[in-house]
Amino acid sequence: MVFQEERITEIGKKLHQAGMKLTPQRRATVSTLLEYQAKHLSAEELFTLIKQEEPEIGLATVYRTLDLLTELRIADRVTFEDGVARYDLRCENQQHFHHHLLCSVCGKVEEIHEDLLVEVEQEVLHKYGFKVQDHRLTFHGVCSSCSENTKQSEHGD
Amino acid sequence: MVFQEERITEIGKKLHQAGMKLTPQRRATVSTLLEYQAKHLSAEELFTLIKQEEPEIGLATVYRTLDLLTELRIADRVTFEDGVARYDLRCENQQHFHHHLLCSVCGKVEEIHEDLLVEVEQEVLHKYGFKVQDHRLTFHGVCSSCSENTKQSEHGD
DNA sequence: TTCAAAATGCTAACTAATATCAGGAAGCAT
DNA sequence: ATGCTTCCTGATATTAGTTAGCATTTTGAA
Repeated sequence: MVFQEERITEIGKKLHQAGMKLTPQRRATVSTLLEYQAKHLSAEELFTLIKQEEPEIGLATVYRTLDLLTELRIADRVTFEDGVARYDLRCENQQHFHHHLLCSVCGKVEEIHEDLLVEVEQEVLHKYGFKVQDHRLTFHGVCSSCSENTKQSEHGD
Repeated sequence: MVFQEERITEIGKKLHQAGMKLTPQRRATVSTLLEYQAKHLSAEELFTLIKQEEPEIGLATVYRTLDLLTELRIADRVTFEDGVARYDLRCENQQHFHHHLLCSVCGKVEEIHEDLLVEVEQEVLHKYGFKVQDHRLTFHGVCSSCSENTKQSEHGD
């Protein structure tokens, strides 16, 4: 929890650098993002959670804050196939957005924090002249535990 | 155009295998997808275009057909940051969805049809036990022509 | 031709996200 | 303190993309 406070103060500084304030509403939003880090929560889901800490907050403010954090690259917005925007705090000193593994059997979303695309992005620059600043990479497939289960039930047959 | 007919007939077979019919509406949808291949059109954009061929078609039918084609893996749905679903016909015999380059300066969307992720997917299988079936990869950055322009205006200063 | 299943068109409903706008708080010079 | 400006907020209306419901039509097999 101490780390949280440090992290929030640090984010507050970034806001001030951009000429903005760390209001109680924004503090509560960041704090909730920290608490549910890497859970890929939607704005509405976050809204419900943030209300527990800051009951007076309005939905629009949550949207505005998330936009703000995304612009300042403090948070990342990602949209999966359902078309709903989800938000994660960007890990400290992380250059790129992390990757996701989406299991088509159980629906679970895993994360990969190592950057698998360093070489691929070199290739993209050389072949297509495209300067990559960021990426979105999601794999669709079957997670380890679901493949285990499939194997077992095959043995059962 | 002959190729188109062949392709449509082939898709018709796939539908029949799944116990479904190639109705005039579905034919027109597929035909329009073929015509505007890899243009990442939204359902509403497609609806407008399809109407030229099949004026009586309803928007809901277009949505239903696109869902159907996506389920049968004849088409691919992709959602960029605006949250709007866009559709491309999957190229024949193409195992994986193609990649996208999204220019943050001019907003252009380029495509990469070669599969850059073969090795990465091997890695994902070995390290995380995740069996990749498909992927979504979008790079955000600056396209070649926009970097050219930037260079030139820097010289101009 | 008859009949059931599948597919369609229309429209209402739903949902995520944005815009609007009147008020409120913070910062700063006076 | 006082006024002034700028930024921020909450409530609400609005928009846009998508889905659901339902009566009607089409299709293909018996």
